[in-house]
Amino acid sequence: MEKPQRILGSSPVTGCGGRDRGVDDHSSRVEMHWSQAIAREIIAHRGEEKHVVATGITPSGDIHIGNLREIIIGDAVRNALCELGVEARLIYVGDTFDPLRRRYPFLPPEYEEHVGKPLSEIPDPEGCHSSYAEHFLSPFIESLDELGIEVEVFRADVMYKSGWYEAEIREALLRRDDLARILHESSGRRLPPHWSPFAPLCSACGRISTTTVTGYKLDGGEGEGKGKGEVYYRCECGNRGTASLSGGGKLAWRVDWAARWKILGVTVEPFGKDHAAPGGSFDSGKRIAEEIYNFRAPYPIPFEHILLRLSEVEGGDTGDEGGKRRRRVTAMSSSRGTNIPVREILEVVPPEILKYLIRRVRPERHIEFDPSMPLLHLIDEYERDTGGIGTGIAARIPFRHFLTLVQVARGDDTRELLAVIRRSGYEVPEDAEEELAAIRRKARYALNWLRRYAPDELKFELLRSLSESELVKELSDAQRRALLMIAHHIRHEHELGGGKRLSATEWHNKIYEVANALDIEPGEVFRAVYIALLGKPSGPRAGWLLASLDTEFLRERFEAAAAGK
RNA sequence: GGGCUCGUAGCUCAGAAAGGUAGAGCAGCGGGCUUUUAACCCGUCGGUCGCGGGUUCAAAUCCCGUCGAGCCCGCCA
Repeated sequence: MEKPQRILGSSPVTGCGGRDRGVDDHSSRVEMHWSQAIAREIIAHRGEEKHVVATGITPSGDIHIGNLREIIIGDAVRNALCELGVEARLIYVGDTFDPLRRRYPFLPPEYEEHVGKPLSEIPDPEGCHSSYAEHFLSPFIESLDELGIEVEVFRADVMYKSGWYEAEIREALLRRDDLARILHESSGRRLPPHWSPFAPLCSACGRISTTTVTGYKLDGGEGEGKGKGEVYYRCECGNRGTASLSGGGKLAWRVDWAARWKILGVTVEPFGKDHAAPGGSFDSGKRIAEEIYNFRAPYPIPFEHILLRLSEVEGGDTGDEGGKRRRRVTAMSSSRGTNIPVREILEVVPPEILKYLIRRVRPERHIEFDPSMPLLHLIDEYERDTGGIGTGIAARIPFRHFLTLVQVARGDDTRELLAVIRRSGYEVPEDAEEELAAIRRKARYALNWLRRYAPDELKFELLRSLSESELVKELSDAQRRALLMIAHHIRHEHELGGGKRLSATEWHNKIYEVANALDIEPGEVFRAVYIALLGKPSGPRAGWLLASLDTEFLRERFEAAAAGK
């Protein structure tokens, strides 16, 4: 087992490869990414030559970044296994056959009648997909594509309807008493006398949670899993009926989980720590797998939840870290509205950031996700580590600078944005469609982040007219003189230099030049410039701001502000 | 009540699987052309590793206890 060790074995693209070198000279141990350590564990404790890493979720609401952790962990471990030369697949099971447990706040009142029906059999509340389950599942699957995670997707309702579960359902029915005992022993849960591991789907009302099994007949099958069978039930709605083993109902959760391991050949499974506690579902699933299904339970990878941290600055414009922030840390919960759907966060940050966020923290530690400044810091860090988000020019312009650019351009109108980018010193070729697309994409992220999560001190808006700001009236005489002088300089240099533009540095120097000439504090001039342009006394680096604006506009604006109009 | 996981610099996290004098990034501070403000570069400050015991020549790392945070066992996936 003498494989060369790597530092954080992962592709540079995914963002974890950037841990710097130079530290490892004297250390005998090499830092290893947690996914590598886990992969080694798996190989050391398991004999399988092919691994199936399974993850999944019940698509009963928006799938949020908390849920994303599971699949990203699965992806990381699968990749680590592959790097160690073991064959491994990643699969994702949508629990589309689970019943709707209650009418969530985001559902209309008429959905009350769907409570208890399998998600795959309920209409899409927004009418855009084939079912309730698909409505939440398919956008998530698309997100996985954006994340570059290769995964095989299974849908529970399809698996049931196709008869994949038949043998396991038979076995469960036959060993009902053993199952009840195991569940009792592992969780302390006392099951009602009429409990059945199989919940039939009522043919009359369509519910799966209101039926009681009254009997069953299993045709003698030749060999394992060959026999058909039927289950008799009565429902709270008054109906009595017969259910088939292929889609006529589903196994109880903890039994279902174990059955699925066997059906799909699962060898590794990450899951939230709530399942991991003793007496939790993994405990019973493990016993059920081993005692009922003769299948070795997968290697468990319990992980902590992602908590949402919302920080609000008290008392307005305080500095970044200095201000007193009120912090609120909450678990993500769809029903309480404290979650951020994956599809929403993907409008704000590129997927690789989410991957980066999750991969850098070991699974057993919780992650506090704060979409405001900390998210921006994370993006900065990622860009430093990997050479930037996007390709070409877009990658060379830091995300932070994009925040200024899109605000100067007042949006993501491509023409205006490109003009601003060019003025601030980047050559953007006219015809490079790919470059332009990357720029637009990054601009879109910047804009959305500003709108949704940026603190006020990072936002600014170019005044369309000076009358929009009260502060303009309060400019001192000295400040007015300074602005006028800048305007004169612009006129002068523009004419002499034949349209020559000042660079950011030159602009910066110009401000000091003017301050010296008029013998006033540079800070006064800075404030005057910001007020004349933004209507507030501070802003992004003045040199860059000025350089990215149209010269003629600047001259007129400064003259007007100097005149106090 | 029983149990599980986590608690390392102001912040976000490595380091724990094989005990060997505490690491990174951000923030802070100081510079980078005489020149505070929101892209960059360099330097620098910063931790009794929650606390208390124990094992050991040696403990962030192993063991016991304790405090704090979150979670599970009860409904149900």
